[in-house]
Amino acid sequence: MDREEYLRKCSNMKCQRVQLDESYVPSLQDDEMEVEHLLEEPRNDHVSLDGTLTSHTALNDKDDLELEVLDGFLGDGFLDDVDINDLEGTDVFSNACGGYFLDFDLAKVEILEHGAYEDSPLENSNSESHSPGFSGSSTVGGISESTKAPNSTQSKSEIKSLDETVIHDTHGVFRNNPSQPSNVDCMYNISLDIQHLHELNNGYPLAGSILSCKKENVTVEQCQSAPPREKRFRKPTQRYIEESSNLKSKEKVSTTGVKRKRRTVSLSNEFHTKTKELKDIPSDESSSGNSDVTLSELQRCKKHPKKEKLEYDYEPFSSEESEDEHLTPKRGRSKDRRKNQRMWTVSEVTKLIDGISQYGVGRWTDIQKFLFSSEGYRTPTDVRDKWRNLLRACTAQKFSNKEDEQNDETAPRILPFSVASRVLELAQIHPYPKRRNKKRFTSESYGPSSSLGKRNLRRKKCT
DNA sequence: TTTAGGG
DNA sequence: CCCTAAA
Repeated sequence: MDREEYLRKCSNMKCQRVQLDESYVPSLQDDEMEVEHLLEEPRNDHVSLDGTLTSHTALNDKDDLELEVLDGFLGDGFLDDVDINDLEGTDVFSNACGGYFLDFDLAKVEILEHGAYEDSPLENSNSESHSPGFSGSSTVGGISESTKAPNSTQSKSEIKSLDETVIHDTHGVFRNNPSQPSNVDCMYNISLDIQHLHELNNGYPLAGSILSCKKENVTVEQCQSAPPREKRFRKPTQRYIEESSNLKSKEKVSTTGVKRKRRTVSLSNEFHTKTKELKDIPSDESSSGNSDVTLSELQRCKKHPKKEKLEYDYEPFSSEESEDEHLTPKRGRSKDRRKNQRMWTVSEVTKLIDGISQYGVGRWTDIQKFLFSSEGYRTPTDVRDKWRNLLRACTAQKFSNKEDEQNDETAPRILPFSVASRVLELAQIHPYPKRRNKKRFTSESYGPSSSLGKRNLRRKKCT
């Protein structure tokens, strides 16, 4: 109907928001009031503007606030679900949205274009970012997650099935299916509105973070289960304010695509940390932290697939069957070397000894393949190094044992006697293959048959 | 590509 | 644990 009027409203809203941005002050009250103002002003025409949405909300008209919030959300130019197809191409709309929500708009459009998500596994939080339209789902998750920030006290439990409902209903909206009565639509919009509220408070859009934040649809439920009244008037947390102001000072308001994109990263980071802090909802995002860290981790993971955060932990030989991720960073020394040091557990050492006794010394690849393939880490080189170190330790222990046994602190690790004995025994059977003497160029030592025969001999001996 | 040695 | 040389 009055799209022009609507767009005009949007334009006005944009101006207001820009003003808000410029006059940003740490004071909570002012911002909140202004936000409220922004939210409420365009309400009336909007309910009448969009019939579909009205019908949607009418189903829930018992809850006044939902309407209200929804209206505010709509009035801020945050696109209504139904009109997006029409509006998507118009520059006016984009401008009216101030570019802030462009990311989100595009995400939605993407969903609309890609269409077929009736039974897409959106509820599967692990399947993120695989399908082209999944940004839409992540949008949902991200938005709903944003509601978590101000409503940290809400119950996060229950409703897996409802989760699905949310998703499907959301799809219904995306499919422009007005006949699908959905209370979730309202929830969805409410969460969006909250999101928007934050942006207004912030002076920054979180839309980017919405896109980068993935899944956690469970939080959608939180919007519903929570008392809706509180949402609008809840003040942001202190931490949120601090982060916002920090962001503000870091980067001035800019709606250019590039800057928005860059913001997306940092915002998503902060967003994630914040949400994690407020609620430790299990999030399987391996690392939404520093991209640098992620990059290095990735690079490292080429060699060692499963390197995790380092954390100091107990002695490797203290626990028998805990072959979890023990990584000792060795913080102070050797900055580059031994970045990912993972302590060898007794079970691992035992396995190593078994493998050596089975395959022989020198066949590190086999040992790793047959015994340490499940670990993921422990390359053949690691295995060999460990054996080398074991030999050294055992010999050292053997000698030091003769003197005394008081060296609790001097000796870094005391091998269990069984392990040490086995290592010594194996060391006698399989001497560690020393490289042949450098200067010996005799045909015997140079010929491959020699070394190979030696190794075969060793192997034969053990088998 | 695997192994060995050194750092 | 990492790097490099040798095979």
